Amino acid sequence: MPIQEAEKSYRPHRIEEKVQSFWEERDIYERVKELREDRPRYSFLDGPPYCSGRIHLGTAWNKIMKDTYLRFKSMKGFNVRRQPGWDTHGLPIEHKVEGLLGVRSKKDIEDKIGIEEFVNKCREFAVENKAVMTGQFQRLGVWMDWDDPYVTFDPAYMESCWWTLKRAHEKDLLVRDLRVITWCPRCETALALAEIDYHDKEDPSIYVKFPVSGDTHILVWTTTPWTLPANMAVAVHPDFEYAYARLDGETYIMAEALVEKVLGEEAEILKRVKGTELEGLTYRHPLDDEVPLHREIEHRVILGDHVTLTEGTGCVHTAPGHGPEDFEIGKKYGLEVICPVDEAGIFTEEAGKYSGRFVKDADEDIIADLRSKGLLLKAGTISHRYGFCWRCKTPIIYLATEQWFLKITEIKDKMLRELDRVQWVPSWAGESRFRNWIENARDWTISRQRYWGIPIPIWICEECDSIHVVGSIDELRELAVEGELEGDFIHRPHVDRIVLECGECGGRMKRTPDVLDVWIDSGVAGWAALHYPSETELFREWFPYDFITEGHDQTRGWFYSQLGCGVIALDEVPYRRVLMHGFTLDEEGRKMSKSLGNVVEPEDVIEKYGADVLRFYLLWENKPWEDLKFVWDELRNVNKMFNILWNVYVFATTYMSLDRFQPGDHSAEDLSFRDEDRWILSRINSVALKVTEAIENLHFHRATREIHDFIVEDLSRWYIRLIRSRTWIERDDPDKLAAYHTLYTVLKTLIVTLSPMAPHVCEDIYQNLVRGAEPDSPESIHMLDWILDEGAVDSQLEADMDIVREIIEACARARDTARYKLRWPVREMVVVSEDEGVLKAAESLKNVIAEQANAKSIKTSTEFPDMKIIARPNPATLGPRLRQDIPLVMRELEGADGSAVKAALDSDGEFTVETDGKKFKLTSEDIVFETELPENIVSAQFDGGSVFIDTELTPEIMSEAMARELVRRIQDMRKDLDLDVEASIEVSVKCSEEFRELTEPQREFIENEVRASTLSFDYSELEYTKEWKISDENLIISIKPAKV
RNA sequence: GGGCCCGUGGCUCAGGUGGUUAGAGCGCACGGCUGAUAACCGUGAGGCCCUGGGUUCGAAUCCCAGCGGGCCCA
Repeated sequence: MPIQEAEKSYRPHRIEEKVQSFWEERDIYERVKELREDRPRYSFLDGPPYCSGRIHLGTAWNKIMKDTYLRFKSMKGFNVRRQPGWDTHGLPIEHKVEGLLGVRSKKDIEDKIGIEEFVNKCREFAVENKAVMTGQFQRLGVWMDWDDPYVTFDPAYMESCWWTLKRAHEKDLLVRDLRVITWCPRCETALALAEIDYHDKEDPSIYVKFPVSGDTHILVWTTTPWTLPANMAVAVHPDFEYAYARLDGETYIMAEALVEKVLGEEAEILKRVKGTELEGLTYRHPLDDEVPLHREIEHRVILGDHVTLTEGTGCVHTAPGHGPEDFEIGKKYGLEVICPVDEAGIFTEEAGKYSGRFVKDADEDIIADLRSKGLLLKAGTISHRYGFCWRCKTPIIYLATEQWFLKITEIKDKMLRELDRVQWVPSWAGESRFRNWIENARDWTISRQRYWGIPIPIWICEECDSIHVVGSIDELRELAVEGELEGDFIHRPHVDRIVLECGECGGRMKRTPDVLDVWIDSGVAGWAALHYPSETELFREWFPYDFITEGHDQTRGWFYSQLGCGVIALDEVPYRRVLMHGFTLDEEGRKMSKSLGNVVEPEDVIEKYGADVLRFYLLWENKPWEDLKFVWDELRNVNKMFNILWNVYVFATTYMSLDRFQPGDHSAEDLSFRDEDRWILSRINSVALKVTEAIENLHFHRATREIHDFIVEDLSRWYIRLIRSRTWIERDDPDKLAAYHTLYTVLKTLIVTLSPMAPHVCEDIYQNLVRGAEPDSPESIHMLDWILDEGAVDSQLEADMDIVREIIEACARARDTARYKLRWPVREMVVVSEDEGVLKAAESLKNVIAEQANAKSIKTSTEFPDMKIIARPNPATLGPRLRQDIPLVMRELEGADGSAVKAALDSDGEFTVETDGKKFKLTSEDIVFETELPENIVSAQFDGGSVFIDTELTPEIMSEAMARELVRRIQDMRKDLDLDVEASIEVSVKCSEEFRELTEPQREFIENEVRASTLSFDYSELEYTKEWKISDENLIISIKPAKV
């Protein structure tokens, strides 16, 4: 089918719907894959979005960047792997499902729902969301293997994860240990550092007296009164000065530096000691009545370098059961670890009086008890940063528990070395930010006391305590002596019932009941998605990955978990290049959140502007690695660009279809190309080159801006304007065909260049324009190879055209100052410049200038030759000499021809004025020359020169001007009638005799311009009549469509 | 307290390796066009390029310090 005239306006929804169903019906995505199956591989790993709801703008941005880059890579001739992933396990889903089922605790889950049912619900929830989100991504036009994603609950995936744990065990990096870890009392599970969010929180701030003897106390500060029942010691810094400070009849031991701040100016310092001197000092636990177990324990002062003077008293309450540092120092001093708190954050029997209370609720009781015992110096509140569970937003607590750890601290150096193999965009993301995170990394708590997750594949012998880590499903089948091995038996609770036989003693081995931290799930994606090591071929082909990209939140998330897991399992980092991108924020730069009511859904944007505009906007707005403020107003600008692109396309197809243009019908040699044709071809290829580089560098904002400027500035505002008149030429004129040919080539290159970012509209244009013109071209634009013709680039021509555009703009300014319409031609325009380059440019593109300036002739010069020169007397020299005769000379000079005066001075060295019988000889010193524009000349400056335009209205000019005015009005009337561009009309005009005499000589021009079959100045009313006023002329025009 | 990022007209942003008079778009003011038209074009006003030092012939750009905002971690 030849090129069809395009729809008049850009309708993104229609286009996108049409294109997406075309892709689906014709299976285009799969066929693009097949097409490039044998090309060099380019491997990409999708960071799996979490299946807990609908996608948000940030997720959309993420996938759009991926899609743009991968479509580009594909068109550059790579066999691209782009399998999407889904993160499906873990607390976030469990938490949501708890809400759906109306349960609030693990007890409820186990007793009321049952683990099996709960796990099934979690799976269902993930599957449902996965389907919804898939649809959302597809609507954005994201091309991935949607029918073949990797899913973390897939047993084939999970067993790769087991294998990773087995590797860790083999390398002795997997340990079970009693440590103080972060804990969520609501979810009743351990949390990893990566699962903690920090927010400001109000907490008690109390100063407690720890009695030493008599009225002497150690003064201790804490914001967690509930940890006091676990206090075992007080830490002081060995090097600090400590004071015995006296206030209100009591003595306090505390850091001297903090005495005034805490006790005030009245405090009197009795004695100073070094921290070391306090070591071993014993005190009575302040709650030993309430928590009786402390009566049996000796509490004393210990030394610790972690003590600071920034806040508190320099005497640090130490509870090895509730603080990681306390735990470490406690180990050193052999302190007993007391942790009288259960999984739900409830005090146990050990906590005596407080037993049964939720720890945070016990704060008040403890404060009250201390106060009544006279052991509270002061109490207030403090607002500080505190950690919260990332899912349920409950403040975390620290508990000493037995957990499974990956010993990251032992592989940290290797991880840092591996980091050097990765290229980061921007470079600081890896070199500074990520490196810093790794340097501070601690051992990774990987066990979770939950249900919906990858079960930890560790079986422990009930008899001899030896452990076995299962690395695959087959291994489990082999070793199992009890339990079901049908269906999805590797999730809880089925897997819990599988019993192995101990290889050491033959005893029964039962699984450790925990599931894995969900961050491990995605951390192993690099090989689990390829089912390695069960299958090896895909792994050999695609591992490691050439590229990943995620938001900066993944520094501590997926970038990290992959690196850690990669080093453990395979001794290498699984990715080679990372783009760390930003977040999407609202207009004020705040995070989008439901509570703020500022969430913009991708659907909202698509509904208003379509997916292409959203895509282009997100890539265009700012640098990918910076946070993006979403501003609705900015979308209008992008939308405008698409409208302009569409209008250009409509323009092209309107004329091409009218003339049944087929680029293949004409060889380039037969056509007469103009400079502007060569120019736009040069431009589009320059643009394509820059876009190629920008995308390769992941500078999407540069790529999109380059294209934006090309479409708006070069193509629409300039090239189309330049060729407009050529498209009106009748028949197969080589000049017109050259314009068509050029426009076709430019549009084809343009849509290829734009297609990775805006695939729908480009595909749509391709289907009509390119497939119409070249029926043998591939079925989809994405089957085309990237287009770039560097040979077409002519930088000199581009630079020259830039100058010409400035000249034309100056011309418009000059005409504007004289209120001289562009429609009216001018006799001459002179381009004046001292810059040879400017003059050369103007000379070589004279035709372009003449047409756009609507000037009969164009001249170039280093100065404006017709400048009127005015000679004025110089009073400084003449005054003293001529005195009262000055006015005479002045009058004479004003009447004289300035250029004659100048000529005389130049040739004779003097100029003689004769008046009233007197003669005055004037030298060049006596005369000051000024220049003035001659009448009818207007001028304007541009960068590098000026233009001078002769606006004299000669009869010829008037004739043409009036003819053009007439034409414009007739065109207007044609439009009122909504006539087809090629329809002929009859025209009759009623006007004055003078107007007729002016315009009738232009009859041919007028008839041609308005497609009039007849033009009569003997007025008779036709079908459509309108009165007009041109300058002072009142006239009536009547038209009707001519008979065909 | 530490690490990192950001700070350019009223708003949103560009400004590889330091180099003329710092650019767009939106908004504002004025004008124009009407054979791409529920569009389009032009002109203008509006900038101590966060502050202060330094390096340099020359700094929005490099260095140091500070201020403000953000992210991450203690």
